[in-house]
Amino acid sequence: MLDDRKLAVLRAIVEDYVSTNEPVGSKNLVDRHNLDVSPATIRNDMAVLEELGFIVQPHTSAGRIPTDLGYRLFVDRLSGIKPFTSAERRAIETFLAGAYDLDEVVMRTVRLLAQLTRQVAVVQYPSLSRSAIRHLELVPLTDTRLLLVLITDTGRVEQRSVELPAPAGEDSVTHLRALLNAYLDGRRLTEVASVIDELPERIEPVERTNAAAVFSVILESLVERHEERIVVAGAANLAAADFAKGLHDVLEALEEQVVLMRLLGESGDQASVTVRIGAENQVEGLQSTSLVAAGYGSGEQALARLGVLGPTRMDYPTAMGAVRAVARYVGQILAGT
Amino acid sequence: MLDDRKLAVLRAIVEDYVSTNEPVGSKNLVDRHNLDVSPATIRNDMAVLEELGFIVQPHTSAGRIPTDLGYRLFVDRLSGIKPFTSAERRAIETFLAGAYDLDEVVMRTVRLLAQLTRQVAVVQYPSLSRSAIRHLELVPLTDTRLLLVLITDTGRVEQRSVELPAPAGEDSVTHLRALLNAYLDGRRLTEVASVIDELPERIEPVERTNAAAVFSVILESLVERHEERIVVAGAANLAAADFAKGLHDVLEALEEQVVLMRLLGESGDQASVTVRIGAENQVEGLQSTSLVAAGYGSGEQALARLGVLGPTRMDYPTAMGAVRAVARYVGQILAGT
DNA sequence: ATTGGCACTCGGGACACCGGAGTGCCAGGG
DNA sequence: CCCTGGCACTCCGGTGTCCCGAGTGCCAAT
Repeated sequence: MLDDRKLAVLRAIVEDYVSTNEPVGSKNLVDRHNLDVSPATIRNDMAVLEELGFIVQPHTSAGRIPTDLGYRLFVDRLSGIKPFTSAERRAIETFLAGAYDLDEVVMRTVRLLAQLTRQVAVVQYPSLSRSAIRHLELVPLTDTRLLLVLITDTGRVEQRSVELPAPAGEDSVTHLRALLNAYLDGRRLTEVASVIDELPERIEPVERTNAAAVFSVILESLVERHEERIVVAGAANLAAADFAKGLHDVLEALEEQVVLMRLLGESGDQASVTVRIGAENQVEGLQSTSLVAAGYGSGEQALARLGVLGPTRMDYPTAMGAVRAVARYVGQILAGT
Repeated sequence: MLDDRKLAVLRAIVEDYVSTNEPVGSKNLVDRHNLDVSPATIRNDMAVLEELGFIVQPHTSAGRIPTDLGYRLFVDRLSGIKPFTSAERRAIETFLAGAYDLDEVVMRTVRLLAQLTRQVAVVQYPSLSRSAIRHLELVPLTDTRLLLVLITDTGRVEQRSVELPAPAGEDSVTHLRALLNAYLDGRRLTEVASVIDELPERIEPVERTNAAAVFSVILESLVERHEERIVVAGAANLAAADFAKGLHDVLEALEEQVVLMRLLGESGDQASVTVRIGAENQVEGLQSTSLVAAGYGSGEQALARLGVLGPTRMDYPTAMGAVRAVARYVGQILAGT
């Protein structure tokens, strides 16, 4: 039913349509690619492909364009991931190497990705919950107010202010700080909750109410959406492509952290490159866009995800190559930090 | 030359054009506003206004639309700032009140402003250089690496990592930390440089190379563009308006921190609301947009600026009202932190 | 100074026309 | 059995024409 030639035809249609943005017809197809058959034959194949839902014609007597399903087949079976040349790799490496602080790494990454693919790039901050505490710091602001700074081994810094129920002296803060660091340094964030549960016993009763306030803020910061920050770049690239639902919706979706989280969440959990095409994205407003994403992390396990978002009519092999390459290097940089 | 009626005509043209987005003609003008003269009279007035460069007709025998100069006159002399109702004020207040941490305040502010005006909102982080150091913290990461955390009295936290030329022990770090806080806490950031200059004398020679590394990072973080971060929201609102140069350029400009800085910088330094219209913005790509901006701050002096950006065809009175109101409340919130 | 009248201009929508690209189908040939 | 050339058909999109309406500038009259 789907012999080799039909697959070749589908591949050719996708490639041509991506590069020209115009429905592709049988004549052009045989010219541009060296298929050794006549247009009529191709037409028969195309009829079958249409029957199966891989391509459609926008109107009678026009060329064909791929459907979401067509792109899906293309990505799954017809195209590889375009590898990067060593020159390109070096460029990535040097571009990212300049940055040490985490914010800087993320910022550069997202810009790089946007520039490489000429699409919108999205990068999720390394997830708190999979990393460990490197250090906790308490800084008195007033006598009933502390600034809590939480530093993770991925270089992330969270800051929260804590209202104390009672005034606390310098030494009581010092004591609490020492205690926290003694028990929490090096702990995975997932373990923190249970450790904190046992701490009150170690504290003199008179200090407990204040300590409790600090504890609850720590716990809050673990579950909060702060851990799920996502950065976006390259929105200008959307202006080129024209969208069915108007790009208003797309731009709107891009500003909603929650929506982006869901989008990246939907795209699987593997470290390898995954692709979600068109309506496969349940996220409203992004149903005529595709997402190419991958996990990245300092070790073997993924800390977070990054990817590019563009019209379904998108150069998947190149995008996948870029995403994979960037994810790898970011992982390396992070591991070295 | 510019009698009252001509000014009234200009005002009417601006108002109508802003609300309809279509060139406005003499007939419609007398209908909608109750000018007690005939269309012919208005036509004469319009001819004069065109002569003076306040309005133009897109093509012969079409209505008139305001020029940048026309909007300028409108803003300067013909329109007030639309005050907010007390209900609206309360809404702003409660929306902003929920946030304590600085990031949160800025984030909410920019979203609020975008929503109120249905334009793009830009908010600059409170400038470091005008605030003072509340606390410095040094956290050992490895024995040749420190994390420097700098906390200002505006609630801002800067983090940088420091590479040490030589391994440093726990106590040497503690000592340095104490020294830094003793001499720097409470200092305006502008004073820091000179204070640091004198510090090496207080340090034992063997520690000086390490201390110097820390010092240079502190100084760096003062001059760096970090202090100039700008947040943007509401880009989706641009999709509605159509731009001469295509919105690609506008979106691109919005992603360039540097460009935005220049834009806000151009817009004067006063705390009060200022407006830059169309080509008055030298920034490339934003010459068909207008900026309504104001300074905000915790005390009497402005710490930074915020504003909204939209097409020159924009509801200035409302935008100015929103910017002024939001700037005020942000100032209050910040003062209370 | 204002007004009504009048001739003029021009953009843009409605309509028809046509060419070109593309299709489906069919009958004949390897 | 699959491929191919041929043919009739469809329909999009660009082009040209026409016309209407909104708007203008000017002028003479009040």
